[in-house]
Parts: sequence; C-alpha cells; structure tokens
Amino acid sequence: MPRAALTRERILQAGIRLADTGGSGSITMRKLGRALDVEAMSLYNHVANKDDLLDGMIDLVFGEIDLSPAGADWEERMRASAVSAHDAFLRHPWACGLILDPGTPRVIPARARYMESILGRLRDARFSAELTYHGYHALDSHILGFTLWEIGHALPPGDPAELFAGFQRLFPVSEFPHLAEHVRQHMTDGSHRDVGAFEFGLGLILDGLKRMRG
Amino acid sequence: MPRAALTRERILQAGIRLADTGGSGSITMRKLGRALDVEAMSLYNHVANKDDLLDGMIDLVFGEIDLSPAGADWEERMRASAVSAHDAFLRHPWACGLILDPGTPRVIPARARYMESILGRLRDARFSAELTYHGYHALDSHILGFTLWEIGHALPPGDPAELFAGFQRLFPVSEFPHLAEHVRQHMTDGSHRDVGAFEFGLGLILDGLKRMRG
DNA sequence: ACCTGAACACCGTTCAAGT
DNA sequence: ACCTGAACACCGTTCAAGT
Repeated sequence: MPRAALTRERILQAGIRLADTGGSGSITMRKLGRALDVEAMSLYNHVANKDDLLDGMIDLVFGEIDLSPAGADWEERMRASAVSAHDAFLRHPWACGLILDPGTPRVIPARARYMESILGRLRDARFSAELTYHGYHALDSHILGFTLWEIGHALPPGDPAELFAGFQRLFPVSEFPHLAEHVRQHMTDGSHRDVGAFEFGLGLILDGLKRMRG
Repeated sequence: MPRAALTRERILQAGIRLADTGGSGSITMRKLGRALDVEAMSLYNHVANKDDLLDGMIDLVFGEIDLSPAGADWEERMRASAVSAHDAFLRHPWACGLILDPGTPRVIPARARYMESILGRLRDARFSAELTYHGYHALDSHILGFTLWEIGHALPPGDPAELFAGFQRLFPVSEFPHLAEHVRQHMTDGSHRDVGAFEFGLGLILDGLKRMRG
C-alpha cells in the first residue's frame, strides 16, 4: 500500500499533533518528516520554510476559537469568546509562546478575523474608538499573556512533596515567608490551571472597561 | 597584553550585551565565545550549560527592578515597582520571552526576592491570603505577559506607509473595517510602546483589587 | 586550573539528481 | 510534479589533550 500523498493540510495536522505531545521544542523539520514517513526535504514542496509551517499551525489554532458565542450582553459574550480562546491555547500549549515570540510578527488570516470580531463587538457596545483601542490591547494581552504565563507556571511532573522540599532548601521560609505561603497555596490548590484564575483577571479588565465607558 | 580573565560575571554581562543588541536568537555559546575572544568550550568552565547562562542573565535583569519605591500608599508603590519592572524588561527585550518560555521553569534568586516583596506588600496592605494569591497572579502575568505582548507588537522597522499598504492588500478595509481602524490608530499613535498602555491595564487590575478588598 | 581541537549528534535549507 | 542524497553552515556539549 503506497503511503498517503503529502499535502500541506496533512503536514500542518501532523505538526500540531507533534507539538501537542512533545512541546514546541519538538517541532523540527526532520522530526516532522519522520512522523510522516518522509524525508525532511520533502516538506519544502508544500511549505515555504519552517516559519510558514508554524504560521499554518497557529492559523488552525486560532480557527478553533468560537467568535460568535451565545450571551445576553456584550460582556457575557466577550467573556465567553475569551474563555474559548483560553481553552484553545491550553489545548495547544506551544501556540502562545510562538504567537508572542518577538522577531517574527505573524500576520495570519484566522487571527485577523479574531481581531476584527473582538474590535467590532466593542464598537457595537458603544465603546469609543479610543477606549476600544486600549481595551483591545488589555484583552488580547491578557488572553495570550496570561495563558502563556499560566502554562509556564504549571506544576512540573514529579512528587510535589519532594519538589516543595527542594524549593524550601533554595528559599528558606525564614527569609521568604510570603513566597512559602504562596507556593503552599499552589500545592493545595492543585494547579491554578483552571478557568477560575484566567477569569479572575478577565473580570477585572471587563469590569474596568465597563466603568470607563460610563 | 593578555586578554582579561574569563569569569562568570564577565560572561553574563557579555551575554546581556549580545542579547540586547541582537535579540534572543543571537544568544549562542559560539557567538558568545567569539564576543569574548574565546572558544565556545571555554565558557563551560564558568557556566554549567546554556540554561545556566540564561538563568544568570535573567537574574541580573530582575536585579535591576526597584523593589522599594517611594510612594504614599500601597497602590502608588505597587504601580511604581510594576513600572520599574516594565522598564527593566523593555531595556532587555529578550528577557520576558525566556522567563515565560514553558518547559524550562526558572527558579532564580532575584525573582524569588521580587515575588517575596510584592506578596509581602499585598499582605501588609490587608489583602487576604486568598486575594493576595490571585492578585499576585494578575499583577505578575500583566507585568510579564503584557510586556512580552507589547514587545512583539512593536512596529517593525521600514517605511510605515509601505507596511500599511501591504497589510491592506492582505486584509482589505471592506472585509476588516475595525481591524483597519485599529492599525491606523497604531500608526498615528506612533507605537503604543509607552508607559501609558502598560499602565492602562495595570490600573484596571489595581482598581479591581482595591474594590475587592472592600 | 583553565583553555582548546576534534568529535558527536543534532538543526534549517538548497539543489541537483532521480522517479 | 514530487521525493531524496548529498552537502553547507550552523547548533550544544563532551572529553582528552595541551598549557
């Protein structure tokens, strides 16, 4: 049986699968070729280069965001689509870091549609051009920035008690009492990697914007 | 004249200088060796590996943050130290991305002191343990996340008019009216890379925390 | 004690050669 | 039209050999 023909679509899907399981460090032209039973050089027939590959993968992730959620008012709908974005970026934890990586600005169709949607809904909710400008920045930077922050602060695998002990040795309670308390909260909380923490900051932003609109 | 002796301190300083001018992609054991007139392998006598090098560099950046700013009340002081952190990360635009990079959790002395200071000041300002926990996350993720977001969204070099034209060709005004308006605001605003944009989100968070404290 | 040459296992990418 | 072998210019890191 001849293997399935290589297409851009199949390459992007395989790239996402590879990154989901191995992290962004595992995305390599050579590894991706191996996953597709093909030499790395073959990929260049369907993808301009590695950046083009990453752009395509990220475009698909943005495509998973629900931009028309149900909801009674603008605030409820804005919260719902932010949570949908948060969910998508948690499903693909490699994406936020690549999107925010300075040096390679990624202008991507699905991201443009995402921006257009959020900006339009703020304007429709009677936000001024000025407040929409700053409000979008606050929302987008929270969605991408907080999610990346959250992914990086997840408890690493391994025995929590042992982890905590090693941490205490580096930063003794006597010198870092508040830090110790904070870390303990992280341990008992399980991980803070839940919708709650994301929505806490989101709520602050939405509340603030609503009050500023007057 | 024999060249100056290699030390960990000199290596970290040279690394920061290299990254400041060339971006995080320019940090290479080989390039760093060249900058110090030394073979790359020599660095391993003073630094365990590349991650240890990056940890040391980031530690120095955290050390630049003013943790005891003047100010009448907790809110004013919290805003001042957040702005000081923002300044430090803008001086070294490669740092945020490395700090937030998942997969290599960086437990670094200067960062522990930074956390201890902020957590302690929230508790001193009569925030509950619970609110301090979430408030710290909101503040830290805004400081690191927004700053990284901001650095990545700076206008790339080149003729702005030409840039705008290329953008319009990809995303026509008819289909993306709000996006076009937003981009136009970015152009006339110069860059939003100023304290104002950072403080906008910071103000939303501080206001929200103050109200939740009751 | 510290520096280095040679080597190893990786990268992204090009290009001529095959089918 | 699409795939590949060989090659190039890079990586991080180890280790024995030099001083």
